[in-house]
Amino acid sequence: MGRQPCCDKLGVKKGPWTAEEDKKLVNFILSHGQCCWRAVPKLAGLRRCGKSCRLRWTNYLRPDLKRGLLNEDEEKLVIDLHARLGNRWSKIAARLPGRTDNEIKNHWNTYIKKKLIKMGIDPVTHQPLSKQESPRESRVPCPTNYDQLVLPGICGHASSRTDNSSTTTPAGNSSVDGRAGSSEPNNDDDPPASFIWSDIFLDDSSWNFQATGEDYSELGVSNSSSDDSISTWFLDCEDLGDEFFGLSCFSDMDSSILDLGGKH
DNA sequence: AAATTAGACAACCGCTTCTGG
DNA sequence: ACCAGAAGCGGTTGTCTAATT
Repeated sequence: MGRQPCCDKLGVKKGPWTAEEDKKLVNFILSHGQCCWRAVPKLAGLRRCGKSCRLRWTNYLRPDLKRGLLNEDEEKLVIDLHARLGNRWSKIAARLPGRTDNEIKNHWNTYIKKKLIKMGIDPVTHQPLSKQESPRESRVPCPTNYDQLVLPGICGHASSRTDNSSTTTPAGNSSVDGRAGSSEPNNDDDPPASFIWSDIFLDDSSWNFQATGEDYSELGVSNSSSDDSISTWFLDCEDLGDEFFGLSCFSDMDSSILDLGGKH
């Protein structure tokens, strides 16, 4: 087909984003909303491809992102949803407010997957590994009692680096690992994000909304991530639109602040 | 103390899906 | 109905940091 690349490769910067770039992107979206990602880099004065900008925004700069490791409920929910949906990370992420598909995917690949294998559960089929030998049973999802997964030490995130971080990690840990133990959006643990949001958003009166203030209480769910009802509730809401928990939060905001404008 | 290894996560790539003409 | 462009998605890779040797 000879489809055009998403951006001309010449002069397009790759690799980690700098605080300056973040700032530019955030400033741009702040004043123009999300529209036409392809045009964003040019208009925002960034030497990045539009895709990269979108990814950076959705995975890192979005104000409604929860930072920190997945808590027990979220993890159980991810496993359960994975059993139902497979590797459809965006669908799974849509059920976890403040979480991104990338984040969930990474967490799955680096942590949950290993944990399931260790427990003798096939992370793909969610069946006991020993059963795999027998002729293919229909892939009935999620027969396993995943309550086992939240045994002490498991959801303490038992990776070699983080399992004890909730108790032993010194304050001022790195932005990444310092997230341990917090399910609250907390950019304090995240120097770049903290810088950006404090510098731009918090001082900018036009950005006048509660970044994480989506209130689902009227829908019967608490914002508290430790609320036991949360996973049940989400599972009951499987048929909600995919945008329900995603960026749609912006569309509910004052359109004068964030004029999403739909698709160009 | 330096080198090596492993884990975690950010970011990229390429394919698929969606949307408007 | 078809096509092209744009966005979205999932797999993979790269980079950074902490732990270990």
